[in-house]
Amino acid sequence: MINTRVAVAIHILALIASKPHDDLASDYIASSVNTHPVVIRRILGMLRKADLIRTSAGKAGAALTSPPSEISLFLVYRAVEPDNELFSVHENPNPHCPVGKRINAVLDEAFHGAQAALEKKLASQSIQDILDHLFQKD
Amino acid sequence: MINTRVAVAIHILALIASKPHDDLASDYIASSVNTHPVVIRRILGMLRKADLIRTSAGKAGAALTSPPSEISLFLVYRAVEPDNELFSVHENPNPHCPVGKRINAVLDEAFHGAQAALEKKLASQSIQDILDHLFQKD
DNA sequence: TTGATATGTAACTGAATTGGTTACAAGATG
DNA sequence: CATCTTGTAACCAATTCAGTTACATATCAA
Repeated sequence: MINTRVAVAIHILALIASKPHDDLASDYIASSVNTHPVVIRRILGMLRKADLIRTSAGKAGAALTSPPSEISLFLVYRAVEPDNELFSVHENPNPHCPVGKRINAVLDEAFHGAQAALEKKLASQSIQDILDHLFQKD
Repeated sequence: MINTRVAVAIHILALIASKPHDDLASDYIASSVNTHPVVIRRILGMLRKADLIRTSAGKAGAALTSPPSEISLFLVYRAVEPDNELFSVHENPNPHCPVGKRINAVLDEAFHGAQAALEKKLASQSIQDILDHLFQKD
């Protein structure tokens, strides 16, 4: 299972985007997410490193660096999950076995296609889409 | 990162499929995968529970229950990774916050699409495709 | 029938990851 | 200056993972 950081990061960005005039403190965000403020600040740090938000030390509040429609869920995913490979592959299969010799190259190709499909779908959804669903009339 | 069981399971099935006349002992498979025989037997057990192979206690050898072209990588994935949800979502977001109140439903929908794309791509590839790539002339 | 060899599975281990927490330095602001 | 904030290191318990040991049980050939 992919960790909850992606979900929490999207939650945070949705909060920032939906309250542009507020200075959201990590305490407030934490109470919306239902976790510890340090967990929030940790993820805010990753989002900042990925240049998705700006914050200033000592001062409450965070601001998106781009409009919500230009922040895809894939960017968020990459920000908090920098690991490039989704699937692990076992190391050093036996090079003297006809299967072992080539399995990793074949697996890499097979897994890459699946991972690309996932990432494409994430890239096609933005924080704006999240906002639209959050606040749509129903 | 998704664990190596998927990769190892595909390796195992490719071995079984490519040597239909051999009685593959877990020791032999382990030496091709480069791991401990018990790790192999554990995964063989999951593949058996998922009805992808048949084995018999005390007797070396495993046989596919279907032709390699009918065993998709998605079935293998599900066999060794029974957890249904790929993305974790944080628990109990604040129901008094307009974002927290609905975020999980929105996240579920967003993540479900991405997961479905991944699974569809896995479902489109079979053990036969793996064999074809393993043994293609190049 | 007995001995060698195999599987099936429980149990334990160390490493890594995760999320929560405490602690604290340092910036912001009235 | 007093009080709030962020940023970050450090520690913790829980979980997952892969490797390993141990052993009951099944198979099979001599």
